[in-house]
Amino acid sequence: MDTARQPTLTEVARLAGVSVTTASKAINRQERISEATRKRVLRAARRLSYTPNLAAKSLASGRSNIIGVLLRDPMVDRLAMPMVIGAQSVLEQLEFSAIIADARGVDDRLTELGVMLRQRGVDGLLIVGDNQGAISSITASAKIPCVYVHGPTSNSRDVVHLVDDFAGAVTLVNHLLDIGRTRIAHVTGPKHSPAVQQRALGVTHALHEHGLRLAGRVRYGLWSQRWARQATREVLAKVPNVDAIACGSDQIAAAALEAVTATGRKVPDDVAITGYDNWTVFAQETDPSLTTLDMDLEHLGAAAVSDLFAMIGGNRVGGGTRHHEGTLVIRGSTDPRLP
Amino acid sequence: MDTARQPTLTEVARLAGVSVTTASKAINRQERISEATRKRVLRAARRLSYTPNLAAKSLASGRSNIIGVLLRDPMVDRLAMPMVIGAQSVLEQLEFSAIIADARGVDDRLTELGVMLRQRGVDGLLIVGDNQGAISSITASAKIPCVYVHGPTSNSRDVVHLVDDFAGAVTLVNHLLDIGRTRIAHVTGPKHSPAVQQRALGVTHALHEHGLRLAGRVRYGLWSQRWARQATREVLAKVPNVDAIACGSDQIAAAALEAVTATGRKVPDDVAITGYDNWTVFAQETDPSLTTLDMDLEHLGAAAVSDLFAMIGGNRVGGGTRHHEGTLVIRGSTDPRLP
DNA sequence: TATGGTTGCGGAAGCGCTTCCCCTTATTTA
DNA sequence: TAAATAAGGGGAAGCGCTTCCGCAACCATA
Repeated sequence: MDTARQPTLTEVARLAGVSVTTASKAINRQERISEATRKRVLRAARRLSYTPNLAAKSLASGRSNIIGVLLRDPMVDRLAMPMVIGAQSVLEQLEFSAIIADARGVDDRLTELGVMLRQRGVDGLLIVGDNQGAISSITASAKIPCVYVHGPTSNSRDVVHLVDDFAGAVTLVNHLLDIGRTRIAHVTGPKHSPAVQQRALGVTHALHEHGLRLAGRVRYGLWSQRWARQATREVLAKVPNVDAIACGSDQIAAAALEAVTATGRKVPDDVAITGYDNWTVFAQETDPSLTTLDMDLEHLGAAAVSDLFAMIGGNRVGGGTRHHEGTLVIRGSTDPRLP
Repeated sequence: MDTARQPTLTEVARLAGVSVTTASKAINRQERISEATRKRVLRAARRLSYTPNLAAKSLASGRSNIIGVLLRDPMVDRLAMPMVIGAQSVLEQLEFSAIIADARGVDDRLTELGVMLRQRGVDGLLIVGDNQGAISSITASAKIPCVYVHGPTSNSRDVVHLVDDFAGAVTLVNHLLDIGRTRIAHVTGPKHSPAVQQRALGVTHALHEHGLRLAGRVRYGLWSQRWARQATREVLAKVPNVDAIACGSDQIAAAALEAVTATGRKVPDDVAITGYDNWTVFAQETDPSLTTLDMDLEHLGAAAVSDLFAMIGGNRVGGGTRHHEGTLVIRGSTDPRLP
């Protein structure tokens, strides 16, 4: 707690018997320094347990090695955390840090925070959406490299990384078809959610590809077990011979599984069930546990940050959207041999 | 993306027709500046949409207005996010930012990150534990003010903010007693978890206070619905006339409620159920929804950061642990009039 | 031996800001 | 009216670092 003053580069230089300039070069770059002096400087630095003053460094060099991470609404979107963690893992390797700020769902705050972070001298911005709809693009106002994740933006030239919900749904349905199911229903979240829409499109598309149709209509509703139980009961009533339910999320799938089991049907033998998200507290806790799609959010965050670095480094990064396919995770709700 | 150079204080000063010194004073402090000049400077600043270069400011003043937030293991602990958000709300008011880093559960990383953040010039450190046990104290190695949250530390002189699990459990049990329950069982998480231990102690303590004993032994287990269903069945078999189950978490309570209902018993009429956490996806989704204890994590994070600021400001803050009581949230699982 | 290129190093400027301290002018007090 | 005080403003130093550029010593080439 006693803020013992840190040793400065000047002191290191003095101890090593060189100029500050030389010390700086020795520590940072390889440029025109003999191995001998570099060793000497580094040894001195170690002896003083020198650590550079990053604020000064940033001021002098014009680069801070800090990026800003803007969360649109971390309370709403539990998915933000995994992406941030994925981003951090890349940051760490490159000796970058992240200042994190959240906008609590307010778009204007996002812009403000972007400006605030630029004042802080961040080298770039990673904007994490909440998958509830478009993010208003702050690229223009921020005036530093921006990469968006988990939400489309209002500017088509932005660099955006998204999960490919359409492809994910196709993958799941194909898996259901592979195990011989043909009467497939779809119970999912609120219709206004882009993710929900894409998944629904994926489901119907995959079925059409195989000359099939959805069993009943798409059941849009809420991200809620309570609602899902109800919806599933309706599906079972309307289409008693349904042999699979593709659910819009693990939360819904967990409730669906409960509702299906409650009617005496066996999962997966009578009715196979798939979720979406690989959200452990649901996917691993049902009995049997859920076949689902893992969105590889950490990977998504990492990929986005990599793009951001390229931009910070001055490389031209093509604008536009990159879609990331997730990974199918097969468990007992579709494969009787698994738990 | 075109990094348009930011206007500097010098330019503002020139436009306002004053010296840089005066401009600085006008913008930052009230010290010995006439209202007229201050207005003039501020107007100039606004016209140029001046924003201070915080790196330079920090270098010159020795304070960065940034704190470091160290997460011990954000993947394990979903509770970290609310605390961080609570902290952010205070930070924002004080015009501070937070650099966030996570240690992925490794104590040594925590120390390293502490050092790294000091290099970055952070003014203080908020260390967020994962409630899985003690955090190794980094106060000594960090050499800047440190406040810990959600986990005790190895150094009793550290400033630590904790949820009072004991008091929370007492509150819940008292509520059960209030509604006339006397045969109360306790199904909870892993015994090695400090939170679990404290809650169990609270439960038995509250019962003793009223001359009662727990119905059966404490059922320690896992944070898992699957396990909780099983445990609840056992409880019902061993103590068929049990009239309340205090659960160690909402996750467990959700499964307990399911298991109780499956036996034909009514909740809350036959068996009242309480959870812990007020974790929406469980507490609000059972039928009826769960009476539970909200730990006010945002408030906890905010309180911790307030202490940190006091320390940064040079105020003496007494070391030791502060316990935060949560808030009882009554819902249908104990009160038949509620959903 | 003269010429040019290379290598290793340091002096000095400057990044944008705060702060110490001194100077001027206006205001009060004796 | 002179002297003491307060108030407003600016000059200059300095925070710790990077980087531009100049200088000396060394090497290779013809």
